[in-house]
Amino acid sequence: MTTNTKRAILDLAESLLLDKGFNGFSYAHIASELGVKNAAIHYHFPSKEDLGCAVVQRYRDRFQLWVNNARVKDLSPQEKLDWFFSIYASLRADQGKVCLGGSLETEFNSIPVSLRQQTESLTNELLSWLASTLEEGREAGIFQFNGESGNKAALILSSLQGALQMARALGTETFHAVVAQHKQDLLV
Amino acid sequence: MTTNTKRAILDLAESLLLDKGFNGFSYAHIASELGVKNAAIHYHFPSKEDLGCAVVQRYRDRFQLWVNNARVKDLSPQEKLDWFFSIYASLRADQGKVCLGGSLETEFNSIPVSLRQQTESLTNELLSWLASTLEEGREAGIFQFNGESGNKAALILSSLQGALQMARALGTETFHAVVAQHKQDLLV
DNA sequence: TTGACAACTTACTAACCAGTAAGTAAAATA
DNA sequence: TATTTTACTTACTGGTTAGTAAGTTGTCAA
Repeated sequence: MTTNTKRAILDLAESLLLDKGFNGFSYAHIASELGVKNAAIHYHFPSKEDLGCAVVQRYRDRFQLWVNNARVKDLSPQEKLDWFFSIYASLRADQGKVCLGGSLETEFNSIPVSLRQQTESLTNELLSWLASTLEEGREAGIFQFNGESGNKAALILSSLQGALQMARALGTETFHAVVAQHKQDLLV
Repeated sequence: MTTNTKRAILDLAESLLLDKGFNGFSYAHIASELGVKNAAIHYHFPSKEDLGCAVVQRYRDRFQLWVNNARVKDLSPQEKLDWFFSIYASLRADQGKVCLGGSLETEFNSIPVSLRQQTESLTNELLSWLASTLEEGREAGIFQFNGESGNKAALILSSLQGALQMARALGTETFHAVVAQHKQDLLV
């Protein structure tokens, strides 16, 4: 039986990571928010590196669970893309959070190596799913674009990542304008 | 007569900002690298907020100087776009740096308010120039895209920003693939 | 030559950081 | 019932952080 505390720590750490970045939150933040002591966090996650890796690992597991579930798997390519966009729109709606990859990659040069590897795996998995979905849509005659689907996927993923960040400075409309433009580019 | 030190501080602070982020470097880093004492930095920039704002202000001035100079102003839309892409390619080539907007926006919720305002102004200026250039190219029949040029500009800018970050995890090829895809999307 | 000012250094502080060692109370297990 | 294990707390450490106050040195203008 796993504790509530461990999950609460992961939840809060994920939220803080997307809000302030890996170097932007501390064990003290988490502890005071949860009403426990500093050392309680260290009991569940000995180092901050462990905590960071656990957050990304859980996120990766969650994503794989989603895309392998019929609720997503059985959608049309267009619906799949809309579902994917909605993940990012939800992040924006949730206190203006950025995406996990964007947060970690921006601090890439000041995070532990194991966390960098987790980030690389996460990004590859997102990119791979998105490329497959784009390819599936193009073959079905729903999407229209030139070049390799992997490159178009990288373009879209990088843009969603950047758009969540830009929206912090320019507002939510900017993010939605980018998403709308992607749809227009793909569907015309 | 301004000192060498002040400029050296700004140069190093800008480099560190694009490498490790605003929360990822300290006055001690700059001081030891320059062979001066901590307090010397505080003499030129009383607070870290002042230093951050000065870095962005100088970057903004530099960009306006460039785009208003004949060397850029007299280029064709396609050459202007290539010039703009080359700024980001240079950042990638320079130790895998990210762009200034991306660095600051990712840490937006843990930087001083005045630095947020600088970030907003910078992003608006980049976006505005890019939108004009895209519009100019479309009217000249060189670029092809649907929708408002402002939205396409936001898509491209956000993507360049995200691609520099992604390239840290996936490598330089990813960045160049994204740039190539943008060109293909615009020029077909 | 004197005085002012620019460009620092020395020496410090209070706050915060991740991380640890030792102890405790309750629950699960044998 | 006795023992072990889980989930913590208390109390601490050494390192780093931005920031400050007071002193020093060299240059330049009157």
